[in-house]
Amino acid sequence: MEKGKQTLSIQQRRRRNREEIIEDIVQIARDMIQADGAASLSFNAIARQLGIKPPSLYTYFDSKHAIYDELFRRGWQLFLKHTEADIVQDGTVYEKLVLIFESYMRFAQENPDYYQIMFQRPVPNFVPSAENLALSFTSLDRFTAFLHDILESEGINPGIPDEQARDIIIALNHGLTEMHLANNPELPVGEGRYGGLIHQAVETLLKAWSPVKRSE
Amino acid sequence: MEKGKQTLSIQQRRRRNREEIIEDIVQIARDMIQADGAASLSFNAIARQLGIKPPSLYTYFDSKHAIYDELFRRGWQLFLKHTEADIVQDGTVYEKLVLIFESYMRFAQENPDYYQIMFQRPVPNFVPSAENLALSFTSLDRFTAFLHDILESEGINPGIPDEQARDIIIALNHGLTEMHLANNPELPVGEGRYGGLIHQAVETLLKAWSPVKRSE
DNA sequence: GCGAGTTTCCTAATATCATTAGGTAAATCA
DNA sequence: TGATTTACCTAATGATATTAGGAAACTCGC
Repeated sequence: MEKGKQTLSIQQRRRRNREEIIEDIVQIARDMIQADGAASLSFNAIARQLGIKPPSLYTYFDSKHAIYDELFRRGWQLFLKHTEADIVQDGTVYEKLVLIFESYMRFAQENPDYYQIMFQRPVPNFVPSAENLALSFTSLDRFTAFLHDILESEGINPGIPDEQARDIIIALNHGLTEMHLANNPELPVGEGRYGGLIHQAVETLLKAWSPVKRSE
Repeated sequence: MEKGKQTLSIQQRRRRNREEIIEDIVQIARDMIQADGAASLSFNAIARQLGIKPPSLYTYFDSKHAIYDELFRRGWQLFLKHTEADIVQDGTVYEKLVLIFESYMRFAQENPDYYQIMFQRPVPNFVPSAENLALSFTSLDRFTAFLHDILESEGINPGIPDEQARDIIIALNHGLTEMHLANNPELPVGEGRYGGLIHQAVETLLKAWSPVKRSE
């Protein structure tokens, strides 16, 4: 589908099944958010672009927040797939952590619309449904569990509880991503003031946490 | 002023000077943002609470964005004061860095309204005025310059360019703050899953960057 | 193929929102 | 005193999300 262009008439749409139209709505919403930010998503504008009147859009979504909720759900689902694909079982700790960092930042860079709704809070009064909130928790849990495994398995000895080391990783990872999006949203992961800092960041953490002899 | 309560009549207000009314408007706006988020700030609601009709509010601010711009300005001004007060010239690198981290997080925790407008982008189409954007840059510059000084002065040898070490500090600092606000916005700095992680985070960085003998 | 029920659209209306136009009374200044 | 400025007003515009109520059209059992 070309973004922003609806080619089918209403009669033609009618014949198409509901799921296809919902896909169109989601795609239109994603395009709009990528263009103007999540907060300025307009229910009316989606209807306009679909070629129907605003009230008719309620046939497919109960409210504007329901659209955000669907995007929230899809975002976390994609994040799950995305990170699982980038999680590898072999390689050094360093390589694994770099992959995790890159994966997280790449997700944010490639899906800024999902990322906004998932990790930032740009929409006033939007609270994800309990179901989708649970999905986000399990998704994050899997992510943190993986980080935990890395720390435990490979002889890392942070000198602090593993949970704290894990949370420092999460904070640094998230911080780098936020700064990259704020400063060089157009640059791919690996480039830019913060996007090019992943290797150094991981190296710093591992240097501090590796069980090497030190004179102190 | 009690938050949300206007006790003076319009005639009485008239007699008060412009600056005082502007202070009231700013305070009302801050209260509203703290209650419902920056994006749901309502121009009409501010006027309502002030006891005037919405168009009359244009006597004091040219637009709703002008109010955001004023909050942006005040936020950065306060941030400048706030961090300068917490920047000390004596003490160890460790102590200085911990103070910086705590200062940043405390600012976010104590001024969530300013913080949103300054560091997050919750308002669609809001772009700070050139003047206030410049203020934010100088303010951030001073912050980064201070971090730079710390790294240079005290024999820290990160093994990477100072600029990169500085940016890792910024990212970690910002990441911890974001995670703290997302998880335990009500807890003071020093408590909570991420708010209580500052000492460990700084220790990790310095361990990696301290010029100690290592067997590698 | 016919009637019932469902789905999908509509128009009309409500209550918000930020903003502009145009006007009036009061305060200030020459 | 007279002119100007300030601070308010009402009325209106064009947006927004949402609800109410209705009309075609499609689907299904008979």
